[in-house]
Amino acid sequence: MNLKEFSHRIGLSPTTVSRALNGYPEVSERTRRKVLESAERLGYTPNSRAARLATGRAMTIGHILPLSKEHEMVNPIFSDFIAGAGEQYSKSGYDLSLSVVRDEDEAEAYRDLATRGVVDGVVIHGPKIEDPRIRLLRELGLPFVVHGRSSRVHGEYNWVDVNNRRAFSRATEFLLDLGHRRIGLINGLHGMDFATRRLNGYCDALEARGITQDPELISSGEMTENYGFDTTMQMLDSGNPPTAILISSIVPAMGARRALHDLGIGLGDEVSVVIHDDDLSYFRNEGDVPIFTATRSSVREAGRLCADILLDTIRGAEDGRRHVLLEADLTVGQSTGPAPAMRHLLDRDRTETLRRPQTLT
Amino acid sequence: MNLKEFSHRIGLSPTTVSRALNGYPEVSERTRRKVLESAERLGYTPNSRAARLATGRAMTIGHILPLSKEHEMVNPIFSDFIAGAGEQYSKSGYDLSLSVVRDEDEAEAYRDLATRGVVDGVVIHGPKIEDPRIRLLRELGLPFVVHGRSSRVHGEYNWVDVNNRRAFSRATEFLLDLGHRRIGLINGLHGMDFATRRLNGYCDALEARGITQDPELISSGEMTENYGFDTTMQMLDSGNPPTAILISSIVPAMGARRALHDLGIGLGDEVSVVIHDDDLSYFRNEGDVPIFTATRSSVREAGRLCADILLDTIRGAEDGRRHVLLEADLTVGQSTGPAPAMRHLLDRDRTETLRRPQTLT
DNA sequence: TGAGTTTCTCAAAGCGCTTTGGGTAATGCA
DNA sequence: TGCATTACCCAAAGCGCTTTGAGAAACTCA
Repeated sequence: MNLKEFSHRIGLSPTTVSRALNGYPEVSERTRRKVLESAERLGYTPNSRAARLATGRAMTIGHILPLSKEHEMVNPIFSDFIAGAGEQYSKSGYDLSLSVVRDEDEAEAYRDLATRGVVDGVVIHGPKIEDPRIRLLRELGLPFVVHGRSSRVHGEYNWVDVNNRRAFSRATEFLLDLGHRRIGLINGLHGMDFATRRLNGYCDALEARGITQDPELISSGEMTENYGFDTTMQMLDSGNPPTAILISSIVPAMGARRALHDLGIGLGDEVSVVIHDDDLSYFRNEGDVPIFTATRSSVREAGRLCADILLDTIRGAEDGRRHVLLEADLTVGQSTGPAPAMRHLLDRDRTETLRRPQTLT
Repeated sequence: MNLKEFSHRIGLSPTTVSRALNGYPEVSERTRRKVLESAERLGYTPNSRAARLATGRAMTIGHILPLSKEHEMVNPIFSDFIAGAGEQYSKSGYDLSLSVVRDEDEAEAYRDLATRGVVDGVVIHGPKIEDPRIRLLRELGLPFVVHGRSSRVHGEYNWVDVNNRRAFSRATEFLLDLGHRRIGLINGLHGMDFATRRLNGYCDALEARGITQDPELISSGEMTENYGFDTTMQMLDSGNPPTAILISSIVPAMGARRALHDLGIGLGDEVSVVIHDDDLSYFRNEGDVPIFTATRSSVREAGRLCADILLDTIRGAEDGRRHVLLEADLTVGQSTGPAPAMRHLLDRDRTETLRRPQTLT
């Protein structure tokens, strides 16, 4: 049923019905109620395709998910973010459009969304340093919000980010305070803005204590379980292994745990681990004392905040330059402990030592 | 720039331009080429909002993601599925609309998508036994495809499913052949169709060998890491623990591994584990010999297949009753081995035994 | 050369809604 | 009661595209 038929049936003009449905003040409360009721009863819902054309608004937010041939992966973080954002969109009557595109087509995809007029705004995921998408969207005049930030981009833009630098310098300091001197960093992909900030935080903390960083203890990569495993193995198999490791996500942390287990190294006593915990719904770092000592920041909450900011911007209430910096407090869990003092004495026959079965509770 | 202006600029009528762009035969190849070229050069792209109204097609596929208050979770499987499906949509010029709604609003959400005319079809995720959504969508006349199947729903419908029953009976048989007699099942949520089929497969295999199932060894739940951990702990802490466990996804399997580790029980020697592996991009069960013995079926591939079927249905090429049953072959990995023969002798002081540190390589 | 064909192009009518700019009925006030 | 407001309601004009039905142009062939 369309507006014409519906309005005819209830004995009103299309204009009045439309106004009633869209909350305009020119229609009496009594009429509005009657219209809403009839719509419910007769099952009339305005056709969005027509409304979108007429209003010039798409009532849709776009998200672009680029997949490269090399690492065809959907970040688990992405899903939780979407859940948070999607929740807000629904509340405001917006739809969410998700475009899965090849890496190299990403810019074109944004351009396409803009010119085809299918979205009113977009969310930029996984910003890199000096991310070109920000410039592009400014040119296109399409409202946007960045989940994260992009260093070396000048000018203001909407963003929601975790204080990655602070989180990682705090985590590093925490390990230093426990006596650790060789601290590894298993970070996100090189070039990602968040990874760089985390690296900086880590380096800052080391420097402040006069410790020179060892490139062998720093690694970047796609944050899979296997990446965590491989990197941990590698670090611990070296001549001078770390006594503590910082890990950028709970996913590679599970791989790290597997590696420690395979090597028979005790997590939390022989090797300490601190993770950044995005509070992913399927990987809760739970317990009275959480499993991992972690800096935590809910990515779902970030999704909600991004959505709110973007919707505000689109509605024109704000001038489009809003940001939120979330602090990720450190919570101590079971995965950290004082640096093993005797460690240094055993340097010679380390390999054998490490491979021995775990002997402590 | 709109069609009117664009066509005027290149000295053609809107009709001709539209036909050229949409591949109608009434326009010469020379003209078509010229139009495409000019569009590229002048940056003209038809406004989809208008096209959608004019054609009556939304050129969009809907996915609904229900979140309940209790378990506000986005399945990691969902993300990989979406990646696979989204890929196909892009290729065919379709958009993907994702609605995040509260559990209890799900039916309303489908109705809404249909009456608002914003999608041409939808994908049903996570079907339950006798899932009401199938009936609803038939009533609405909205094309759909089910990722999975729904038992006790009569009549045909499009679906893509894994042969869950066969996979789990095979996995169970494999463990039985290794001499295991007490086999646990850590399954998905009760009521989910796939979980029921897996349970049936498991029970079939046990029955065929004359083994009665023990309710204490069967568990259902949301497939989180913690669920895997808790359940494994519980099963192994009982008076009569299993020597092998079947786990419905790699995610709880990581929790199970953690539990085994915490208990000092060797995975693959003392307790065997077989998982169902959805081939999630961030949790690859990799290696020459995979970590887990597993029945594998790529959920991303399922996404692609669902998309293809749905798009075909929408285009009317098919009669809307297509299905694909994917076989999940068993690949032997490192997590399984013969049932420990001495196990039975130790029943008395099991707890102490189990809690002892791992002593074998 | 002219009729018959084929090839291309166009004007105009929707698609179903929103929204402008009147118009009419109801109300308030003197 | 009569006039000025106010409260409602309506007809009609888009939004930017697709698509029908028909006309003009180009070609073919006797």
